[in-house]
Amino acid sequence: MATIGDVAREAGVSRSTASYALSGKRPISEEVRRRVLAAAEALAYTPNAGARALATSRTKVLGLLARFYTDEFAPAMMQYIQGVTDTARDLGYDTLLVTDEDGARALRRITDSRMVDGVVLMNIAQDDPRLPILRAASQPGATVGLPGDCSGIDVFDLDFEEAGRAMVDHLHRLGHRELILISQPEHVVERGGAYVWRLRDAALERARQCGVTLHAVYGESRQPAVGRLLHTLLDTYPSATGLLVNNEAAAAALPSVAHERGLRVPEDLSVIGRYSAEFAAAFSLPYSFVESAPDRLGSMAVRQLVRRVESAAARREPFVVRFISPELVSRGSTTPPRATRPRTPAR
Amino acid sequence: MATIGDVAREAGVSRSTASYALSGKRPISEEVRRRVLAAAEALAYTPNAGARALATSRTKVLGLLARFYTDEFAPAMMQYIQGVTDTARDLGYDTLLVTDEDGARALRRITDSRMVDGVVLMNIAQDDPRLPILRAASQPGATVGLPGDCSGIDVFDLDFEEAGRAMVDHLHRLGHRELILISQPEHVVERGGAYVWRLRDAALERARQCGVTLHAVYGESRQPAVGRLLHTLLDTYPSATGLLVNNEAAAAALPSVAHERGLRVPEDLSVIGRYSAEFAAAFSLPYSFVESAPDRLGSMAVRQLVRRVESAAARREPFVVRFISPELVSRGSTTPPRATRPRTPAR
DNA sequence: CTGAAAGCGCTTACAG
DNA sequence: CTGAAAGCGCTTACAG
Repeated sequence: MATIGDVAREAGVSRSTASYALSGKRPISEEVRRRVLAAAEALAYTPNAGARALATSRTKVLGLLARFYTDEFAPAMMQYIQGVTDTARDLGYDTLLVTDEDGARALRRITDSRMVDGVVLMNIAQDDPRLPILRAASQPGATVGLPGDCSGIDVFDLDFEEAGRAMVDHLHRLGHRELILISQPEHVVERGGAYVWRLRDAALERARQCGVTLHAVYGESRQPAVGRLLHTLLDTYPSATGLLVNNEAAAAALPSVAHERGLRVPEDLSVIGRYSAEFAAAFSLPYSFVESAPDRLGSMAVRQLVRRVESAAARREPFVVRFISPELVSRGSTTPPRATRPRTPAR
Repeated sequence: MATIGDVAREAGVSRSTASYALSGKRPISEEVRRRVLAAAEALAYTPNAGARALATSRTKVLGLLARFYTDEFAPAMMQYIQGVTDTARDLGYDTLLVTDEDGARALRRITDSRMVDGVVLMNIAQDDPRLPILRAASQPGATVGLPGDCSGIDVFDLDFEEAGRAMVDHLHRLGHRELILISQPEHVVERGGAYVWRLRDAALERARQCGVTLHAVYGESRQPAVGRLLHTLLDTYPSATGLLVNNEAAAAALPSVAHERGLRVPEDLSVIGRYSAEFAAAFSLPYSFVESAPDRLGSMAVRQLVRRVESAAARREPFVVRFISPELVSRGSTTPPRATRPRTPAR
C-alpha cells in the first residue's frame, strides 16, 4: 500500500505538505494541492489507520457492547445495532461489536488499548458491572437503557414509566375498568432489566389512581409457553376487557391465540403492545402499540457520543439522561369495552 | 495510560527488555521478568493497539460485512454474527461490524486502511461486487455463502443442493409422490441469493429422477402474506402429501395455518423445514428440519481466516469451498402418506 | 505557502 | 541475558 511518503514523492513535495494538502488543515497553493490529490488518487492512497490513531489519539471507531440473549427478541436487538452502526457511519465512525460474556473485561480491553474513541453499552442492567469501568475510562460512554446510577455517562431510553401510564390512561379513558398486563419473563428482571418493572410499576400505580384493576404478570419469552400463558390469563380473568403487552414474544403469539379462542380484537378485547414499528411489520401485528424506537435510541446515543468525542467543550457538558416519549401508534385495536359500548357502533 | 516506557522505568530495565519480558519472545532472567510483570500489573499497563498495529502490521481485528435486510429473518442473522464474534474472541480477535449499504466501498476502506487482518463476508450474492475488492486486498477473506466465483477466497456454506435432495429423498422413501416446496421470496433470488435456487433446482431434479411431482414456488417473507400463501398452496394442490419449507417466515407461520385448516401434521401432511435449531426453539416449531447451522458456519469461516492470518504457510494453501452436510433433525413430522399408509400405524 | 523534524507507543533486528 | 536504536506511517508544532 502507498504511504504518505509515496504520495509526497510522486507529487514532488514534502510529507508534511502532502498531509496538509490532504487534510486541508493549512493553506496550500492550488497548484500543489492539485498535484498531491492527483498523486493520492493515482496511488490509491489510504491512510494507515494505526499510524493515524497513534499520531492523533483518535481511532474513528466506536465500541458497541451488546449481548444476544436467547430470551430477548432478536429482531429488536438487530434494530438497535443497525441504529448504532448506521449513525456511526454517517458521522465517519466504524463500529467494533463486542459480544463477550464478560462485558466488563471486554470493555476494559477496548478502552485501555485505545481501540475506540467512545463506547455504547446495550443490555443495561440496573447495577451494571460495566459502568464503573466506563466511568474510569478516558473515552466517553453512552448507554441505551437506564441503569440505577447514571453518573458519568449519557443515558438514552424509552420512557417506560410514561409508556405504562399512557397504556392505562388510554384504556381507562375508553371506559375499561379491568386490564391485564403481560410483561417480559421474570428472569429478564433478575438479570437487571429495569425497564420491565419501570413500565409495570408505573402502570400499576396509575391504575390504582384511576380505579382500574390491573392484573400484572410476568410472561414467557418463547413459544409455546407464551401462547399457553395467554390462554391461561384470558381464562383466569374473564372480565378483563383490555390487554397490555410489554413482551414481544407474547405480542407475536397473540394473533393465533385470539384466533384459537374466537376472540375478536377490539370487539371482545382491546389490545396495546409495546414494540417497534419494524417488529409490528415483520409479524403484521394488528395492534395499537407504543413505539419503542430502537433505531432512534441507538442513533441518539451515537450522536451524543460523537459530540463528546469531537468537542472538548461538549465533553465538559453535564451528562444527560434522555427519555424518548412513548408514542402510541394507533392500529384500531382498542375500543370502549362491551359493557359500556354505545348501541350504535363507533364509526 | 501507562506506556511500555513507564513499565520499563518502574522495573528499572530498558523498553526492549520490558517488551520482551511481556511477550516472552526471548529469554529473560527470572528476576527481571518478575519485576517487569509486577510493574505492568501495578501500572495497569495495556499496550496501545494503534502503536502495536503500526509496529507489527497486525491489528487483531477481523472485519465482518453484513447487511440486515428486512426481508431476511433477523434471528438467523444474529446467529451468524454470534458465531463469528464468539469464535473471533476465542482466537484473540475483535470484530469490526460493517453494515454499510455500499459494501464494496466499505470493504475497500477497512482493508486499505489496514484496520483489519482479515474479512468475513455475509449475505453473499451470486455475483457479489465485494469479491473483486476482497481478492485485490492484501488481507485474506472468507465468505459464509457460495458466490458464483469462488476464486481467491475461502467459502463456507450449507450444502443446499444436498439439502434439497435429502428432503425429497426422505419423503419419497416414505411413499410420497406429490410434494410442495416453498422457497424464499423471489426478490431474495433477484438480490443474488443463490442458495434459494440451489436447493430448489436440486430438489426438482431429484424429484424428476424418482418420479415425484414437486410444486416449487417462491414464498413471501412476511406475515400475513406468507400465511395466505400457505393456504393458497394447500388449496391449489389438495393431493400433495408433503411440504418442504425453505423459508423461515413460512415455517413460523405454518403452525397457525395448519391449526386454522384443522390440518394434522404428520397425519394429513408431512413437513420438513430448513432452519437452525435455535430458530426452531424460538418458535417451538414441531417439524423435522434440515439444520442450517449458522453459528457453525460463522465459526468455521473465522477459524480458516485466522489460520491464514497467522501462518504464512496456511496463506499459501489452496482456497477451499467447504460445505456443511445437511443434517436432518427428526421431530416426527413426517410419515407415510394417507393413501399408501399401512393399516397398522408405524410405531 | 512550504519543509525538516519531532513524536505518537510499540516491536525487533543489531550489538554486546 | 540485556540495551540502544531504528522503524512502522502518520500529524503537527516549529522555522522560514
